[in-house]
Amino acid sequence: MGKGRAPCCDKTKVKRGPWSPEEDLKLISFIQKFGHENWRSLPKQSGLLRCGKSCRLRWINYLRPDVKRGNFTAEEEETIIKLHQNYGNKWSRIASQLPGRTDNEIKNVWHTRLRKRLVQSSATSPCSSNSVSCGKEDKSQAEGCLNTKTSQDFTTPVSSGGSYNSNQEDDPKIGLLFKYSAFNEIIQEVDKPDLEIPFDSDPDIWSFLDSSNALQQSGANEFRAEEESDEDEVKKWFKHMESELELEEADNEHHKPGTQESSSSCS
DNA sequence: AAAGTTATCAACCGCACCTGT
DNA sequence: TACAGGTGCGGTTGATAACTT
Repeated sequence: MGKGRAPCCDKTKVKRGPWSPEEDLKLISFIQKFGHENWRSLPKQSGLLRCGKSCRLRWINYLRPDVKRGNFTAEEEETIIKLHQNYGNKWSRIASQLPGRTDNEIKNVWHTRLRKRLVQSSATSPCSSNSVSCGKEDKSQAEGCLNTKTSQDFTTPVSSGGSYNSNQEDDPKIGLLFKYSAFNEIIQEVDKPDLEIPFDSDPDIWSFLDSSNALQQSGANEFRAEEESDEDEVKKWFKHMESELELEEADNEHHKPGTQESSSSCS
């Protein structure tokens, strides 16, 4: 090897930016089948043109079945504030005390809401000694705390879908795929006693269930009934979805780990 | 209705730590 | 013991939704 540390992947050859539903499905399916013992080799094996770190992040922060989505409760926010006083910016430490919440999510909530709230509440005692920083980022804070949009602070309508913010809604097929994949996730995990099933976290799923009996019959129920079955069923499911979505990817082989000679350079 | 501003969140980056050789 | 690779963590950024003027 040359001097210094090799980069984790060739950034010119991996896809970046928001994940597509197809990529999510690939990742979910792969992990359900084979787990994620090696993130670095996972993209190549699963046929994803992504960096292993990106796959890990996507799984941990979004696709993992026990991720609780939706607004933070007042109790959770209070917990975060208290834990932050104890641990500081140890987000993973804080996240470990909040089941279903990720460090990234907690970090975001802290920066976007809780810190401002604390600044506001301590406005009478400027730059008091609590954990709220009065540091460099106070440029926006100074304005923000004077002009906080309280109407948004605790009632922000989260688009519970995730990162397909725009096209998920625009493209019914994509939205459907995503919702079904989320549903499928839950179904797949129902028998795992340790996992908290986020039934209350994504209302879209329930409206989806209500409104898409046809899909349930052709896909979900069938899949559910045979959830214990093996990868043949998963392949069947992929084929079904691909034809349903007219995706018909040329990379059917991608679903077979080890057979993919992907150009992914995350290795 | 349009333009500008702010808030939110997913994702990326780089560093540190851990582990195996 | 030193080194290299894999993983996790925290900071930061960019896109876009939501809101205001």
